Amino acid sequence: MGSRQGCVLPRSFYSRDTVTVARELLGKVLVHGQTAGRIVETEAYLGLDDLAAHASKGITPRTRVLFGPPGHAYVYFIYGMYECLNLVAEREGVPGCVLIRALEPLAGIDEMRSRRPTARTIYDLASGPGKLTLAMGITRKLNGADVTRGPLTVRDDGEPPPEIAVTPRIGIRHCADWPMRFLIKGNPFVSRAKPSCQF
DNA sequence: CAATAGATCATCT
DNA sequence: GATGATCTATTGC
Repeated sequence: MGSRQGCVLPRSFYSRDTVTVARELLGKVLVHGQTAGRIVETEAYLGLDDLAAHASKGITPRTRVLFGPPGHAYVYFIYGMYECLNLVAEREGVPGCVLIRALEPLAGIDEMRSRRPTARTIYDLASGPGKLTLAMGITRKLNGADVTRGPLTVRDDGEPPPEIAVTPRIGIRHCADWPMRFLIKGNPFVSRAKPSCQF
């Protein structure tokens, strides 16, 4: 409380259904070290019925954290090159997570730029799930970390709830038509999913 | 502007 | 042994 970046979200925020958490994370601030960014795009991943979700495979060494208590980070390695950040939702024992897909850089922007030398503008710094983990220095070492305390947190800085646009999720094969991608309407920092189908 | 190839490895079959 | 919740550079129109 009273911190420059606002109040850290409590565990009760995450202990709700995944879609609600995904929608309400829009506008909140992700903080890691000196870097911070406003969450402008998320996707919801559910449980056994959602074949696009890693949790649909059941409990494995990799998906264990998805079935654990809410308010923890799920960071996984993909395509031999990138890491993606998710926040675990739902009560303990029920799988569900929210993929953080894009951020509006707020603090530590020079540091982000040095970690993402190929980004040409500030709009490219964290406009994708692989880009934002690189920009903020988030790695698999944070898998399972408690985001209600510790080096990686999510905060509410008092920004009013944004208008939300909904689209299908990006880059998946299964359940590719489920409307579970959420973005802040008109925000220029979201990822470029389909060149022509952008707000 | 659109389509595609290449990078590169943890995870699961 | 194949696949994948990606990104970049390059090619082709």
